[in-house]
Amino acid sequence: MARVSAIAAAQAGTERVEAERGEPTLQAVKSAKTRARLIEATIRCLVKHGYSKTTTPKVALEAGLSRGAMLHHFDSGRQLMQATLVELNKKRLRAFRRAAETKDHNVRTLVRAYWAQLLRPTFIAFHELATAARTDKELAETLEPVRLEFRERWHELAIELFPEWRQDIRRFDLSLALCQNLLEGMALNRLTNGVEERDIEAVLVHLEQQILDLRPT
Amino acid sequence: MARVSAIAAAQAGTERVEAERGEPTLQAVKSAKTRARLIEATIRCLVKHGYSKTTTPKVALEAGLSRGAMLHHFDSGRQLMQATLVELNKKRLRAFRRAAETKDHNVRTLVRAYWAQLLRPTFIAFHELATAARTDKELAETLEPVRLEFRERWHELAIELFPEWRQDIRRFDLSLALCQNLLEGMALNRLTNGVEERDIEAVLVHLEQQILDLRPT
DNA sequence: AATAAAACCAGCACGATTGCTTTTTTTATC
DNA sequence: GATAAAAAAAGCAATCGTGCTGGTTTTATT
Repeated sequence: MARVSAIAAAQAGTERVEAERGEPTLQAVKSAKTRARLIEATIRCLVKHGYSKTTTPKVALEAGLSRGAMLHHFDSGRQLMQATLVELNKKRLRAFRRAAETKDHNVRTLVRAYWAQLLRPTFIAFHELATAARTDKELAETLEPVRLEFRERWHELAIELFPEWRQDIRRFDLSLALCQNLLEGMALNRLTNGVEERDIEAVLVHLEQQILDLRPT
Repeated sequence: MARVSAIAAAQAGTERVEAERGEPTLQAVKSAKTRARLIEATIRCLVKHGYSKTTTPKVALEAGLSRGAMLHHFDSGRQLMQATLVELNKKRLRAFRRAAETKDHNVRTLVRAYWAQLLRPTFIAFHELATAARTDKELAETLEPVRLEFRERWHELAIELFPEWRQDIRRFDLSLALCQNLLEGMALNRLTNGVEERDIEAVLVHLEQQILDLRPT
């Protein structure tokens, strides 16, 4: 019984077998590695071909696996997509945590760190899935808790780094919304030449100043 | 000879037959209407099903036409997409022109007008195609001039409405970049619950103030 | 009214993708 | 080392989208 339920597969990981036995089996480790390889291959395909042309044969090829083996780990292509979406979220959150561990966190470095994240494949793949989720009910159901967790963790982290902002939560929320929507919008437009390269730096500088101005004294 | 070259079909319209004869033929009018119907159907499909599931049979059904008739007007599904992309651009520009014709143009009304545009199907369909264009060379080639024209016209219009901004083009460009990327980013995130509804109004108000502050005295 | 052209429709064949089943190979535990 | 289970591979049938071809109706012009 290798097949896993939709939800379990989506939330993936190695918990499955660990729950049954005390220590993780060697096979379980291998299985987890293969699943990870498939998810990584999916991400690469999403970036390279886009959602509409990311097919199961292409992913299997990219992962260096047979299609049969692939369907052994994920019952359907859709499950693979859902698991990928969850993994992409983990990646983004990990990146934030890493950025936060840097000694000097000022507004500028964090804005730049976020911007740098938006230029990486992780965000591109995430955007492909988010766009698809708009018209795909099952993907949307997976995306919803993902977005929630992302927002929560991001807020937590930000307020941890800048506790003085606790005084004025409304301005804090505004700052985060400004930062997220402006940078993500610019990142997306950039992907198809929708924004002039020379404008980017000016926008970043302006945003940094905006957030500083919003911060309580 | 009903088939049209890729470029001609993409730039579409009724010019084709008008160029051959003095006045537009009745058939040409009918043909143009049918093409328009197909393009409208494509837009609806893009909104309803997303790019990846927008197929030629679905479009034909939506347009109330046979697939054969459809391929009589557009050689391939891709040509239809390209023509749709061009038409979407026209729609967006028309909407701007309409907004500009309103008597009182202040910063606030224009920001709101743009925001209103981003909630309409036109923008959703445009985004679907823009996302697809990232990994589709032919779509990208169609999108490039479209983006260029949009930016140019938008700049022209804005500077026409607020000539005092001519004094400081750098701030003017910054304002436009801020407005476009922030609003579009928020509109896209909104499509998949990526932004809290209650934050939207605050962001809009803040953006309006930002642009006012950037305006030369 | 006749004829030609354009608009439209129905059906075909090919290729690709999908999910599943069956077989082989690898791995773990007795 | 034997055996059972998991992982991986190979093959199958069904479906779907695409582009095209042949034939029919409508429209325009003489």
